[in-house]
Amino acid sequence: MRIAVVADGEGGGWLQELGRARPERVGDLAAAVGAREAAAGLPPRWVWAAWEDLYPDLVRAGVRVRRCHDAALTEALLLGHAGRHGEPRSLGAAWARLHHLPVPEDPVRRAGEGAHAQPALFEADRSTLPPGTDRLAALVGVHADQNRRLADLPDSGGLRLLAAVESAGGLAAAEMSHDGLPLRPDVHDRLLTELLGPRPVAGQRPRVLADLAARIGQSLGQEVNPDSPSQVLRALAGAGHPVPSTRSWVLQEVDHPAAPLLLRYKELARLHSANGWAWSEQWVSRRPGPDGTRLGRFHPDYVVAGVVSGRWATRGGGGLQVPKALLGAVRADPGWVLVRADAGQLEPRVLAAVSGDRALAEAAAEDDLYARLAVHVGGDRDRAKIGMLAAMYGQTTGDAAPLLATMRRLFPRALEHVDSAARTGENGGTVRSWLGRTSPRPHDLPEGPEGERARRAQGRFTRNFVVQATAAEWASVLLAALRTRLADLDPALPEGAGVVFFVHDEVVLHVPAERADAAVQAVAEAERETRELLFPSSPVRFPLVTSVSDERTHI
DNA sequence: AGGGTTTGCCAC
DNA sequence: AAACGTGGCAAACCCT
Repeated sequence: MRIAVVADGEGGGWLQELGRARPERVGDLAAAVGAREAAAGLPPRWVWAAWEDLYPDLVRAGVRVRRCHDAALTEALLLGHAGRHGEPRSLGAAWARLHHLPVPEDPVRRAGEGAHAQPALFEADRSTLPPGTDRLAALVGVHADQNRRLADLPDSGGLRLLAAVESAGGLAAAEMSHDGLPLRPDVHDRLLTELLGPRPVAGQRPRVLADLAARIGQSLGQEVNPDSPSQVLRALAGAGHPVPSTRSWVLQEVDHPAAPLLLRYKELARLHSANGWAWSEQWVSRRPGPDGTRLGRFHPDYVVAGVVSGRWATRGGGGLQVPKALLGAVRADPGWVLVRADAGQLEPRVLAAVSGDRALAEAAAEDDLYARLAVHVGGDRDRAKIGMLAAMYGQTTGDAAPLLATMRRLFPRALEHVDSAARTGENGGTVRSWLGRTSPRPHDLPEGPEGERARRAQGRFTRNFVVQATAAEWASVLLAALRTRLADLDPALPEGAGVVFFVHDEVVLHVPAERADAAVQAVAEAERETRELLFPSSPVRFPLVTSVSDERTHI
């Protein structure tokens, strides 16, 4: 059963079971959705314009759903597949195209609005439909059209699966943003204080950074703002050490006492500005824990498929990177555990699976693919890894050149797969992931050396796209499968338990300690389901490294 | 003062 | 060792 749903902006809305004639007006949308979700039998697939408009409010109201069709995410996939990447995807835009009317731009979404904004009662019509349009009818019409377009594709199964798991990704994104990654504000503050000194008044340099800046100035014989690359370049040149830039690997080679100070300064300044006290105040919510402790949650604002390859992005908060220096603050609540599952070497495994290269697949049946590769390449694991990455990224210079020749000989089908994608890109064509996500069309390129450079760059992009985009959909399928498994656990997990963080090839779950085994098992089963769904006949394995940590240990 | 661009770092 | 894919972001820089 599919039920289309739109909100009225006042806490109520309209529902329409597809295939039935009459829409239904409800005064309390969350209650109505919750009731139908809880009814016996297979839960409905909710059809809505865009998860950001409805689902965060449902989650805030304590309602979670199992399945949905996200019209905006699906529209973007279909547009991309048709070579129309980047055209507006909102319900209003899809409806306008369907009726040959002027197509409105997509609404701009503010950072944080999907995360921990205040309850908004399904605020504002973000659909971009013309005023007065019957939004429910428009949604039903666009949904039907999308299903037709999906069915009309030569291989519709792939993109249909992708649309379904990406829609589920929207559900997971709202739930993860709401629940948040457990992060202890007190531990975070202690780590910062140990590294930077006590928290300074706003706008001031922390003590350790101020000391470093002073020592840098002394050793260079002039006052220097270490945050200013041009000042640092000038001062180093004045001290007899001209360098082309202040990048860290350049500074590492400089034989002057200021160099290590500058490197240390840059490292700590980065921590302070990107994940310091201000970041914590903006992105980490706080609530009282047991025994007077403070518990916190990091609430990234996910953008599902926000990257051309289908990877997720975030708006604000640097959500796709918890720096290693701060991992110590990521702690389970007392009595709970964090389960972290990391898909190691995902991209070379994906390449092995999609290319059907037997030798690479054989290596990818091992836990450590690179170690196995090393045996072929001549014993050096690091060199094997460099060669593999060079093949997937299109590196041609430096160490990579001779390795690539070896790779081409040992793994001909894998290399032909990425080489062919690169040729397509260089010739201005588009490529597709395993499930059908399509790379954007390149801009028209000028003749001459500049165009040649751009063509090669486009080739590296499409070369990488076929791997990265397929890896991203592997992760999407895993996330959707895991979400379903966790919802099926019996007894059910308590509110707020489940997947709390997701980044490219890694998920973090937060569950009561007594459910740790069940969570680990759910991850393993989700991996198996993902593999069987995507690559049923491939020997390639996708081992997940799983670790469990309690409130005393970090992930 | 404010907006757009550059630099350099972080993550996968 | 450093130019090889996808991003976010802060501060400096450069312009109006």
